[in-house]
Amino acid sequence: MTGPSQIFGEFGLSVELATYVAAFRVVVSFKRWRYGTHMIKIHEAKIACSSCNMRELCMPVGLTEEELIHIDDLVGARRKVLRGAPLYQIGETFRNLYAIRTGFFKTVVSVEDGRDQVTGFQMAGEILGLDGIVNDTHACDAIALEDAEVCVIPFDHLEQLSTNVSSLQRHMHKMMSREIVRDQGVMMLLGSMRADERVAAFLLNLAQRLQARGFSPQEMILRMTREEIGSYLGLKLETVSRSFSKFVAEGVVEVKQRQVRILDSNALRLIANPQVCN
Amino acid sequence: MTGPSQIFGEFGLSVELATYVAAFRVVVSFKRWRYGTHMIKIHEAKIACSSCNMRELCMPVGLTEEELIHIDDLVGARRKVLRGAPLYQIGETFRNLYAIRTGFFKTVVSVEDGRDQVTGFQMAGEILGLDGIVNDTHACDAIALEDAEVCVIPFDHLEQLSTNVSSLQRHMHKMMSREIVRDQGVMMLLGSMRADERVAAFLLNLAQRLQARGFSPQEMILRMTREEIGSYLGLKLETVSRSFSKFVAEGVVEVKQRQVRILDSNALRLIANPQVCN
DNA sequence: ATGAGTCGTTGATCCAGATCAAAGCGGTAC
DNA sequence: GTACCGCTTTGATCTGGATCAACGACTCAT
Repeated sequence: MTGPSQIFGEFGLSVELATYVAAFRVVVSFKRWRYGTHMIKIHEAKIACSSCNMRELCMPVGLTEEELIHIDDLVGARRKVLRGAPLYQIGETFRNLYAIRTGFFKTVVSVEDGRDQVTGFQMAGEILGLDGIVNDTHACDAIALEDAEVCVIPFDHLEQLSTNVSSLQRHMHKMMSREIVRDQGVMMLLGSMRADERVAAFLLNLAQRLQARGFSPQEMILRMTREEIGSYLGLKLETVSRSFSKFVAEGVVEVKQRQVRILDSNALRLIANPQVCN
Repeated sequence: MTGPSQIFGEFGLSVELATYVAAFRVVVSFKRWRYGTHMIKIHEAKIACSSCNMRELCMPVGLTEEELIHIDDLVGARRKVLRGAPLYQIGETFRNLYAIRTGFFKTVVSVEDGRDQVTGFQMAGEILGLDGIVNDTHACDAIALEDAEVCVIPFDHLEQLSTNVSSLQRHMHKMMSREIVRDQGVMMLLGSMRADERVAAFLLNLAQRLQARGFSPQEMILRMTREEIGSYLGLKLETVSRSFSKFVAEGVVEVKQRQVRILDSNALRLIANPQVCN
């Protein structure tokens, strides 16, 4: 049996700042411009994974100096993705993983008959693309919900490096396992919770992840439409809207379009995880 | 957009016989008995991963002689699990992965308030325990639905070995990615399919996996109760039963308790994946 | 064999959430 | 400014699946 906190931890990414240290390479573009075609690669000069301000989130801790240099080499380039544009799409050949530097994504599984299912929302510090490894082909679309920037991590390079840097290998396994556990949480959500419970759990999860990134867990701006939330939660957009309205009426949250302020997170927790005897 | 076949492939494990070769070590217990405490380890003598009749299912292909010997060493022991007993439980410390040799399992996420969610059914050749890697603690229960036997794979040993055997590393990544893609398929199922569609997809998935193991994809014996199917599919047991009855009335399947025979798999496919204009 | 318990089916009723419909709100283009 | 368009809210109604209930079928222990 798990406690309430565990449930949210499971279905969220439950980023543990204390445990993982992210590393995103910050490509200093003006350098390219200055040196032109004769650009010199200077490890010390470029802002790299090792000094990325996001590095609390996706790379293993305790790397040696040498290992860090390797990792800096690993991340090939940054890529900007405009709002609404795909980072990758179903069927596309899998080559890279992507670490989100800024912005917000959704992953969507679509089927022929037009039904879509949002399978997750990803924010800064999270990894996209793990779905592509099995079949060398992406199994879902990853769409930017706001202008975003990702670090491109060539997967074969990553695999190769991880044979030498064992903490990196370990980290990869943990990342993938975390995703599996998260998905189990979503299955729980979709399989056995009522509408209000789902919406409450969704908000709490979002708040938790924002908090892990140093933002206020009360105040948030939703990056997705009611319809996308609904798809993720297995509900219709009207139902999501009604749940929000109900929470507002109960004084649990304030909602103003996409701005949400959580007034009583305990009440929210109680809604998401009703006790045995209710 | 994906086709119908892809959907089932995704939410099933879609074992590819051609691609993966399983290796389970068969511990010959009488050997232990014969040699007593002075048991001699003889690589050639014991029936090992390299000669396991299940090896089509879980290990990488193209291993060298030397690598195979390493892998034979990897699998520590076999373990029997009686029907109804847990292989591992939520909260238990994670140490091993398990390769199913024989038998049938379910994985269950339980919450305080008594609600359970079956997150998957696993059969011979599939791997259990990946959920434990993130937090060194299992995130679900794995319960045998019939007397079963698993090969115990110590995870740290596996991680260590996979740094040397790159095809093993690659295989691990694929396994985990496959699980992630499978979960996405289940989310699709739970989030946007109707009851009949879910049940049809469930049967087709089971049939496909049986076929991949050399069994008839028509004839099958369900190892789980209607309630467990319902939990997995986000339905009540009565609804599952009614769907079965409906399929029987339509002549699509024959059902006699837990014995199911698929009479018209195309009809089933059509139910699971209705076209745009209906 | 007999009885108890578990599991599965079927019918009747109910309700949470879907669907249909209409109006409000906010941003953006011109 | 104002007209448009996408998003959201809210109300009214409908319905698929849940719930409640009873019975039937099989399994297992004695």
